[in-house]
Amino acid sequence: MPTPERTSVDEIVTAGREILELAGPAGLTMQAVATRVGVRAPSLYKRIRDRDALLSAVATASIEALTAQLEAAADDLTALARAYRTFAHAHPEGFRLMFTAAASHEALGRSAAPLIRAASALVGEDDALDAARLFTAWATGFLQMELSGAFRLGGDVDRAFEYGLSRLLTGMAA
Amino acid sequence: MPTPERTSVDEIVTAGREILELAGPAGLTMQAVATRVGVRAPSLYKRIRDRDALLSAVATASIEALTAQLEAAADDLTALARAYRTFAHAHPEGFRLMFTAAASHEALGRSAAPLIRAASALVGEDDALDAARLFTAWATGFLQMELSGAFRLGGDVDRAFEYGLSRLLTGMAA
DNA sequence: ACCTGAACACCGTTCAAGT
DNA sequence: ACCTGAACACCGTTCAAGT
Repeated sequence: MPTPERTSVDEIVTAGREILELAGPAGLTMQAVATRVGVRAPSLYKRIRDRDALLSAVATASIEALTAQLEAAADDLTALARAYRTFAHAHPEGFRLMFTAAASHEALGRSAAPLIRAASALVGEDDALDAARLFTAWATGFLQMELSGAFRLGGDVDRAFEYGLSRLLTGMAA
Repeated sequence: MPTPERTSVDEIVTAGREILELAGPAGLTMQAVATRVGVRAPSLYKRIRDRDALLSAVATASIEALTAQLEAAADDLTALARAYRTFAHAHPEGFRLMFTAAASHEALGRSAAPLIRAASALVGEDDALDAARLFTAWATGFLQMELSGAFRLGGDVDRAFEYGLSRLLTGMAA
C-alpha cells in the first residue's frame, strides 16, 4: 500500500536555507530540517543521500537565487557589484556556504554568465574571463571580509567598496 | 602531588594545524589532537576551553605564519601577492580556516601592516587603507576560488592571477 | 512506497576518582 | 596539579517493522 509523500526535496532545501540563516551551519542539523518539514530525521534519507548532499543542495539553491538577482541587475559591473553585495547582506550564511560546500557546476556556470557578459562589454572577449575573475574575486573577498567582521577596525566600509569598484573599473578599462 | 604537564597549548595548536591539513576541518577532532599529543581527549580541556577555541587558536597561528611570510616578502604589492598565494597553496586548509574561525584581532592587525605599508607607498596615506582592502579582498577571493576549484572550467589560472594583479596595480596608481 | 522507533557509531564535554 | 575512565548529550545514519 503506497504511502503519500509527506515532503519533497524542494521543501527540504527551502527549510535548509531558512534554518541556515536562523541558526548558522552548526544549527543546520538533519533533525532541525526534519522537524521543520514535518517528518522524522530518518525519512530525509529517502530524498537526499546525507547531510553533505543537503549542504551542497542548499549551496546550489543559494547560487541560483543569487543568479536571479544578478540577471535582474543591469548589464554593467557596477550594478552587478551592488546586487552581489545586497544578496550577501540579505543571506549572509547562504553566501558563505556557496564557497564552502560543493555546489553544482551548472549552477556556478550560470551565475558567471552575466558577469562575463558585462566584463566582455568593458574589456573585449579576449580578456573577458580574466576580467570576470578579477571582479568576482574582489567582490567575493570583500564581502567575506565584511561579513566576517574583518573590517571592524575602522574606516568606512561603504566607501571602501566604492573605492575598490571604481579602481577596479579604471584598471580594467586602461 | 603535582603531576608534570604532558603537553602544552603550543603543542596542541601545532598538532591541530597538522591534522587540519591532513584530514580537513571535519577530521580535526579533539580525539585526533589528543592522540597526536599523547594524552586523552578530556585532558585537552585543561588547556583550551573547547573545540571552537581550538579552531580559533589554529586560525590565529595560521595568520601568524602568513604574517611571517608577508614580512619576509619585499615591500611591494606584487611580492606580497605572490607570497600570499604561495602560503595558500602550502596550507590550503589553514588558509580557509583563517576566514571561517574567529581569529585574534591583534594577529589580524599585524598581518595587515605590511599590506598597508606597501599600499601607502603606492597610493599615499589617505587611500592606503582602502587600497589595502581592495588588494586583500581580491587576493583572498581569488585564492579561495582557486582552492575550491571554482576555476576548473578553463582558462589559465596563473595568467588570471597576473592579469588581476597588473590591472589592480594600474587602477590603484591611476 | 514511504514513514518511524530503535539502535549504533562517533564526537564534544563534564566530572569524580586516581596519582 | 594534571590525567583518566566513565558517563551523558547530541548528531548522523541504518534498518527492520509498520502502514
